[in-house]
Order: sequence, then C-alpha cells, then structure tokens
Amino acid sequence: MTTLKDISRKLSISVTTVSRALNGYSDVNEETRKRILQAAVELNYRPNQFARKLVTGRSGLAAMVLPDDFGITTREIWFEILAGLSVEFAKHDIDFVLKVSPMDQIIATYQRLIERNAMDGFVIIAPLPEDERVSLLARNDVPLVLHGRSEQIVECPVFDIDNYELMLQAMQHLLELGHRRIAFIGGPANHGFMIDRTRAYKDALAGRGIPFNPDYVACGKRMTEALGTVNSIRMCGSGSAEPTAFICGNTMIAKGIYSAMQVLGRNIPEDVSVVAHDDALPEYRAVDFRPALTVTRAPLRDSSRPLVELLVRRIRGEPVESLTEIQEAEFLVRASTNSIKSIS
Amino acid sequence: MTTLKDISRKLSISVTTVSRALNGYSDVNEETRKRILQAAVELNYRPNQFARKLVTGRSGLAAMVLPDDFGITTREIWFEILAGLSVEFAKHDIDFVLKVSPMDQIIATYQRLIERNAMDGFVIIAPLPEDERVSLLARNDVPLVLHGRSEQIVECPVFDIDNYELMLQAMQHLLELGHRRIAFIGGPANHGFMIDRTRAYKDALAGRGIPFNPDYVACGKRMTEALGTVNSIRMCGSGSAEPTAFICGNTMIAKGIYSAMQVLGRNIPEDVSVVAHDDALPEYRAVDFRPALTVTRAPLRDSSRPLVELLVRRIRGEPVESLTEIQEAEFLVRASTNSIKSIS
DNA sequence: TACTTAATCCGAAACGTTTCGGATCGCTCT
DNA sequence: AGAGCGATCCGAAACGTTTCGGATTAAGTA
Repeated sequence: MTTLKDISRKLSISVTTVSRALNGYSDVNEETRKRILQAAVELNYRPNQFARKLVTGRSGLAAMVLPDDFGITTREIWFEILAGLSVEFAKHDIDFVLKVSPMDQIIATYQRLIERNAMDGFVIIAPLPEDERVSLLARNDVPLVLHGRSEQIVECPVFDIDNYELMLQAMQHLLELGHRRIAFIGGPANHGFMIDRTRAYKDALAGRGIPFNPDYVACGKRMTEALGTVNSIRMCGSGSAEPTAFICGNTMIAKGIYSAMQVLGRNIPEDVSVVAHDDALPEYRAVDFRPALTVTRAPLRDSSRPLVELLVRRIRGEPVESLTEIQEAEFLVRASTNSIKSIS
Repeated sequence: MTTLKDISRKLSISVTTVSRALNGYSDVNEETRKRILQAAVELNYRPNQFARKLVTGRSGLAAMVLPDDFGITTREIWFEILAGLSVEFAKHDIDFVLKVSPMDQIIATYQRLIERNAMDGFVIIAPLPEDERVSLLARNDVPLVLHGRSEQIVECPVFDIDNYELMLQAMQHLLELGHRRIAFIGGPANHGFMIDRTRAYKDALAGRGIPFNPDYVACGKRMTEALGTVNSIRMCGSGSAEPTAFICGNTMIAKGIYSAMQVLGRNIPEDVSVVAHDDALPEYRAVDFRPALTVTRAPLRDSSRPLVELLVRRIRGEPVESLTEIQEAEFLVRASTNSIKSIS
C-alpha cells in the first residue's frame, strides 16, 4: 500500500505539502501539485480511511438499521431502498452498512453504534410521529436524514413526497367522475404519510360536503395484497352502501383489490374504480395491470439520491433549515377509473 | 468519548497495561485487570475502531457486492441473505457493508475496495465455475468465503449444501414410486449447484438404465414461477411422452408448475408428481402448497452463520483446508408425490 | 550469596493522516 | 535599507491504539 510518505520520498517534498496538494489547498504551487498528482496516480495511492478518520473524525460510513420483522411493507421494498442508498452513498465515497436487529433491540443497536462513534450518519425510513430512534440520534447530535416527516421538533434533514397533495389529486379525480362513496385502504395509521393522506381524504370529502364514513377507511400494518383483498371484500359485503371507488396506499393493495373484484364479479372500471399510489417497484408495474392502473406516481428509487445528498450536506455541517426536500407525485390517469354509472 | 488514556489516568496505570488488560493478555495481574475492567464500564469505554485498524490492519468491516439487475423474484432471496449476514457479522463485532453496482462494474468495484484495503473480507454467493471476482480477491490475498463451490483451484473457505446428494434423494424417491419420465426444471446451467444437480439427475437415471432425454431438462437464468409455468406447459404439450414427475430447482418454480397443471387440467399428485428444493423463504412455504409440496429442504437463513464463521476464521488466519462445510438437506415427503398410475 | 525465573508492569515507537504555526524567499513600497 | 507582503513550503504534534523490548520485584535455586 502506498502512503503519503512514499510520494513524499519519491518527490523529495514534505508529507505536509503532499497532503495539502492532494486535498486541494491553495498554498501549494500549481506546478508541484501537478507533479504530486501524477506521482499519486503512478503509485496508485489511496488514502487510508482509518488514519484520516482518526484525525478528522469522519469515517466514510453511513448506516441503516432495520428490524428483522420488517415493518410497514415487504422485503422487495426494503431491498429497493437498500440498493438505491448503496449506489448513492458510493458516489460520495461513503460505504453503506446494513444493520439488521430484532425488533426489541433496535434502540440498543443504535445506542451501541452511537457509542462506538463509527458512523457518519444514519437514514431512517418512515419515522413514527414520536420516534425514539430519531430523538436518540438527535440528542446525541448524530447526523440523520428522514424519509417521511416526523412530528418531532428535532431539526434534521427530511425528504418526503407530498402525501397530502397526491391524495387530494386522487380524490379530486374520483369526485369529478361523480364518485361519492370512496374507500381508502392504506397503511399503518400512526405513520406520518398515513396521517397526511387521511387528512387530505377528509378535506376532499368536506370540500364537496360529503360526510366522512369511517367504514370506508381501512388501515393495516402491512400494505400487502391480502390487505386489499380482505378489506375490499368486507366493504363490498355491506349491500347498497358499498364503495364505488377505491384508493390504495400502494399497488400491491390494488392488486389485492383486483382479484377480490374478480371473485365478486365486479368489473373495473365499469362497476368500481381503483386508484393507487405507485412506488414504481419493478414487481408491480401499474401499466401492466388489466385494466391499467390509474396512479399517483413517485418512484422509490428516486428518493435515494435526495436522501443521501441531504445527509451528506448535513454531515458537512450545512444548516438544517436548508435541508428539506418535498417531491410532488405525478398523476397518471389510466384505465382503472371511470365515471360512475348513472343509475338512481 | 473515553479513551485508554482516560482509564490509564484515572487508575494511574500505564496505557500499555490498560490495553493489555482489556485484550486479555496474561501478563497482567487479575486484581488490576478487574479494576481496569470496572473502570472501563464505568467510563463507558469503547475502543476506537479506526485507531485499532491503523495498527492492526483489521477494520471490522466485511462486504458483499451485488449487481443491480438481480432477477426479479430473487430479490426476496437476496434480502434474506443480507439480513442473515448482517446479524451474524454483528455477533463478531463486524459491520456489514452492502455495495450495489451496475453489472458491468462489479469487478471495478471490487478493485477499488481492494485498493482501499478497507474490508476485512467478502462473501460471494453462487460463484461461477470460473469466477473473476473470486480469482481477483484470491490473487490479492483478500479473505473471502463462498456460498456454493467454485471449480477454481483457489483455496478459500466454502459453505455449500450437498446438491448432488439432495438431487439423488429426490430422484430415488420418484424412481421408487415408479416414475420413468422425470423432468428437471432448474436454474442457470453454468452455476455449480446446477452442475452438481444435473450430474446427480443423470447418475440416478443411469443407475436404473433409463436413457437421458434432454427434452426433460430446462434451465433458466431466473428461477421464477414463470420459468416453471412455461417449461412444464411446453413439456406437457408433447403428447404421450410427457413427464410424469417434475423436480424443481426451488419452490417458486414449483408454484409455477402448480398453476400450469391447473390450467392443463392435470391433478397433483394423481397425474403428475412434483418435488422441489426448498430454501425455506417465508414467502413460499412448501407446507402451504395444495397439495403440500414434497421437498429437499435447506433453509437459506441457516447458511448465514456458517458463512460468517468460516470467513471470520479465515480472517483470523486459520488454514483454509479446515474451512469447508457441506450441509445435508432434509428430505420431506408430503402430498405432491405419488406412485405412478399403473396404466399400460 | 549470587543467579535464574516468573509475574507484572511500562516507555516509546509505530500505524497514516491532518493541521497549526511558523520559516524562507523574492518583491514591492517607503 | 528596512519593513511588509504574498507565495510556497515544512516540522512537529496530534488522533487512539497495539506491541516490542525491556525494567522491576520477589521468589526459587544452586
């Protein structure tokens, strides 16, 4: 392994100057900087991260801690997120470490990581309104970035999609098509994104003077096909008051509704309209649904870049106020929504 | 952050002795070791990994590099593996870093990681018979562990299941039930496990004097439901010579065959028997198949521990000869296999 | 008594960086 | 001529460990 000293020796230039040249300081002559740079590539020099960490305090490591009973969703989603983060961190020369721990030891795991002081930062997906992980990290002044807003007052960088807005769009669309009995099958009620979406759902109804009916709302810890199937069947079992449209927290739920409607002999979109939010997982392509699914679309993959950029800027010490990014979702009308049948 | 020097100062004992006490050297009095240990927990001492790495050369980091174009259904599998590795590495105080890189830059990624010299070791899943990654790492003398045997002559630790044996068992079972036309739908032909299984398949046939028919063997890069469906339908389209039994490379393929048979109006196990190899993914539980699936079973989760242990021992410098572990699969006869109908 | 030996302990160097606080040199300006 | 300045460079300390090569002491041995 070649070190600064090797370059220094080869060029008869002090280690200090070599270091400063390589780090772009201005007090080194352009001529000698060029020589140093060249020697560096000739000798295939790679700075020793550990030596650097020892003096700068930065490790070039960022982590994510997952429960082994993955929370809100399925493994494909987590994988999508992990893969995205890994490639984005790599662009900033940061290694991404994955920690999986039993549900009840998550906090202890964070604690240990904080004590060891080995991570430059953390990313937390879908924080709870009062999230112990967030407060723990914030209290210890460890950089973190959130995907999804947290109610807590801690200031930390946040990336999120505009859940209120996208729900409003979906509702507007259905309302304009004449729907009045609109069901909403979403995710865990305590998560921020569900709170926002539910608020938009209610606001949209209120805007048209339609009373809110709690029977039309279903929450589930896991946003799976099964959730869509059982809840849509349940809702459709109640006779004349059954919903004419469904809004789904994601495309898997929509898939569940599709098969439920098939079983029940209902046609989409003639009998019932379906809208979903689409994270754009390769496994559940909304365009490939039959009929093609109308969605609000915000690819999960697209969140990796802003997330790590926000975290990196936070690590670099930028003020937190500037580190918030909210992304609007696309609204794509396809074949799964239709105006309501004009029967009495 | 508390350092050795802090403990040293507090107890008026040299840094050297504190270090040696904490690392379990024998030349420190038990009495003083106890005092040091106590002070360490009182001050909540955590060794600085980076300082340690600087002098020992060990980083406490292990990595896995994945291509970003993993087969669609294989994402759950990757996740299963990642999660397992993460928890097992944690037990050895090693952080697990995940690198995802475009398919064509895999080697470059390894190259960079090797140059940086920041990883204590790597794990490679399902190496090819002549695997560039393996030879690159071996050439640079970087510890690695293989899941699945590689034909290469490099000596490195290997964990594997006994693919030849489990295939033999499945075949024996079917042959004893009277089957003669047995199909095998497996995975990528160039991978070691497929080579072993195919060999066992042929050997079992030869043992009964049954000629090998290449039409009964299907390989596919992705071991998905689709692979099972299309191949079983294709094989059953050929009239009287259609197979009476299927052996599947995994349970997803079996699932595909189940739905194909339903479409074709064939009953399992009356008309056709099905055996699969079962990695025990929570998503595809063989017992929950209808009829319940007969399998050779070797849970993927169970491979994490041996993999990590082998790698850690390799890092510690144990001789490679002792670092091979082959696991036998369980054979579980359930309801998807039956003796062949005794028609002429 | 003098010499080994075992049990404990410790000083100092080393790992590869970064960075603080100058040092040197040639110019320009009074 | 002396002061001041800008452009370059560098020595040495520091980060927190580990480890080599002794040093000290007390007990055992001849």
